[in-house]
Amino acid sequence: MRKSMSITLQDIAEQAHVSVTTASKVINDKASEIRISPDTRDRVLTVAKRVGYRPNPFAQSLRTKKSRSFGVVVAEMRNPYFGAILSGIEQASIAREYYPLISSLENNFGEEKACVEVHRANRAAGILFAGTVFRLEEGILHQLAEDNIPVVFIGNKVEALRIPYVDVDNVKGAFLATEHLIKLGHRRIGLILGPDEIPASKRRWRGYKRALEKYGLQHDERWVEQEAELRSDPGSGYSAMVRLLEGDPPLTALCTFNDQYALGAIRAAVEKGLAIPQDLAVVGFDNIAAAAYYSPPLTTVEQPMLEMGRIAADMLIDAIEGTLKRERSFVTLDPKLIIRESCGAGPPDKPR
Amino acid sequence: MRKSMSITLQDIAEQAHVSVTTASKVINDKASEIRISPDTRDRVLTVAKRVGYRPNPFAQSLRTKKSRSFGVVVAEMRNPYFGAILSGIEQASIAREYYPLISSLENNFGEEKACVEVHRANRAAGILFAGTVFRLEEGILHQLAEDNIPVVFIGNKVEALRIPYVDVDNVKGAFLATEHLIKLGHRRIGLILGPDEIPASKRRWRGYKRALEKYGLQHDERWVEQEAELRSDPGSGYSAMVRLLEGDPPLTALCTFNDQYALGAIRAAVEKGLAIPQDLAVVGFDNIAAAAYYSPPLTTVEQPMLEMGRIAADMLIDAIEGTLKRERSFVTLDPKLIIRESCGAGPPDKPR
DNA sequence: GCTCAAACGTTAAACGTTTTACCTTTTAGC
DNA sequence: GCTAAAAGGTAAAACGTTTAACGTTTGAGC
Repeated sequence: MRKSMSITLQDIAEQAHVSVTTASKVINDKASEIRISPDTRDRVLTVAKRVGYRPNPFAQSLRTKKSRSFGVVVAEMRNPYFGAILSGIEQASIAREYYPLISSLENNFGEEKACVEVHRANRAAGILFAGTVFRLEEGILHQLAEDNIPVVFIGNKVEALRIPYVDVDNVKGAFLATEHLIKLGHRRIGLILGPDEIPASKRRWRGYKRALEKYGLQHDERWVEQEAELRSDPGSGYSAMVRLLEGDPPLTALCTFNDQYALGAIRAAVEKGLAIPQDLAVVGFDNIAAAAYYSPPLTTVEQPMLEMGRIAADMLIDAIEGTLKRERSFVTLDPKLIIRESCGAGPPDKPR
Repeated sequence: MRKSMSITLQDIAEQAHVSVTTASKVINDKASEIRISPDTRDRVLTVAKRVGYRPNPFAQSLRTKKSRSFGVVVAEMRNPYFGAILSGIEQASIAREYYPLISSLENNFGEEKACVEVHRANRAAGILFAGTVFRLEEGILHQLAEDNIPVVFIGNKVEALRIPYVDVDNVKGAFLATEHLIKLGHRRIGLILGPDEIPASKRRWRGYKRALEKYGLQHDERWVEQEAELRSDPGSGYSAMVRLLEGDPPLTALCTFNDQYALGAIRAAVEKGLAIPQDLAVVGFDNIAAAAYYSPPLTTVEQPMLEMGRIAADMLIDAIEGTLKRERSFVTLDPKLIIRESCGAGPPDKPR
């Protein structure tokens, strides 16, 4: 009777009158490798259950040189967009009995490098980068590749690198938003983008331009604002909108990089006395949970955040286990336009 | 020259021409225990740096029977309130070289028990419960105590248990909000609370009542709505408000359990044709980043989420290391009323 | 009755640390 | 010059698994 010490295979072996090896085989259900009589099997399992055996993951990992945890580097935890992605990641991890180690850039001096180092120190079996701005020196990615630590990007497609990713079709998303506004009769449509370093910024811009071109509308550079700050809080949308509001003639509609920006932009417009959507139609991006309850409820382009997280985690785990197929490595999901009231169209669409 | 295998103390020892023991002592800087010549020291450190030595945490933990990671059980990741807390937790962990393993109840079937089990399986050295609804059977807490796994609660003070916590003074927070509305002349002030299981609900209710009593106002049970759902998204506030709006005579002011509820409540009121704050003054709780950009900007009671996370993590780590003093184990922080426009008072207070 | 496979196990080494206990060499004290 | 202790180090065991390589029964086939 050990005093409050944790229970080991040894203990089980003794109590079940078998060797440690046998206990191990039973617990891990290695029936294929070696034959174990149903009798012994039962005995071991009963004991294990009775004493509440929990395998020591440190010993397991030490011995097998495999770790069941992977790192997640996320841009900002406080952002519900990433919160949903993290949630998806967690779902998949639980299902496959892996463990995500989450670190966010907010607290790591904006240093992807430091985050990666922490994950490596902890022997993460792989790393997921969620919406991370890509200031990773290539060297780091090479190192990871060399040491056989797979990587998957979420919402941050960088095709040149041939690294697996899960992303939404940003061009299409921005196209849908812009087209919707055009069809509502708008001709002067503004655009607030995220910082240049985010690959999605460029893609959204392309989608926006493509829509304008398709409908033969001219495009004016002064209608496009870009935020330099990486943090995507409403404040960014607010200040960008303040600048856009100086333009003349005024815009009648606006696409924003995400719902948080939209919230800030709406605020700036309202403070200038504009009514939404009468004086300014606004479309967001992401469709975070709160968007349906903004005043007015926000028309926005939905990203399947939860699913993105789930798929990415599954891909990473496949990669860790060496079963990720090339053709399943590059996933682009479809965005969907959610019409509410901030664009002045569609059904009144009350929340819920 | 091993092929892409990880570098061990053994390697370092060989290259520095010392024993593994010595290498270990140098790396861990155990100067106190045993004397090591500056010369040897240097040699070992140089080699370690050159080859990029990373101690194997599995071997370390296996040997020392200590783990440098702790579990965090959080109610919902998608909620910016918890996002901020998590961020604070991470800050403190990084500083003290610990590692938080985050699991959220959204994905664990609402089972605190399952979450705890996962953390235990992973040999977490302690567990932090963030805003978790307390459906933990007491047995689990006892088990944890027995096995010497410290626990700290965040935003979930349960005094009966004598378990360390960090919380905000909920009574005072609700009091401040209510008093503010009273001073603005309101007499019929509604209250939307969270579910009963959240201890803060009762406390906020007490603060609210205390303010009414202090100013000699009567109190009506029909002005208080409570959400049953544990998820605190705007939808909860919305449906509670729909019920409150049926009351007659109508309320002129409203306190909500959190900013998300406030957002939903405002939406419900606006849909009924009410203007905020002219027809209904609203005060939220938490002061999440978006609150300043709601329309109208939300008057709210600020919780220092980041700090709460930081303090709690520091406490837990102290407890893990056995240095947590009793008198530092029960922390109640002061809430602060942030006056914006949703209550119809105070300076115009533009965001930023 | 002997041989040969199954069938069912076991022994022991290894994973990379930390730590206890021990071993030399040098230095100081007299 | 001898002794004792300090200085600087090392060998080996242990942590709890997994796994490669071996035993030992048992029963069937002849």
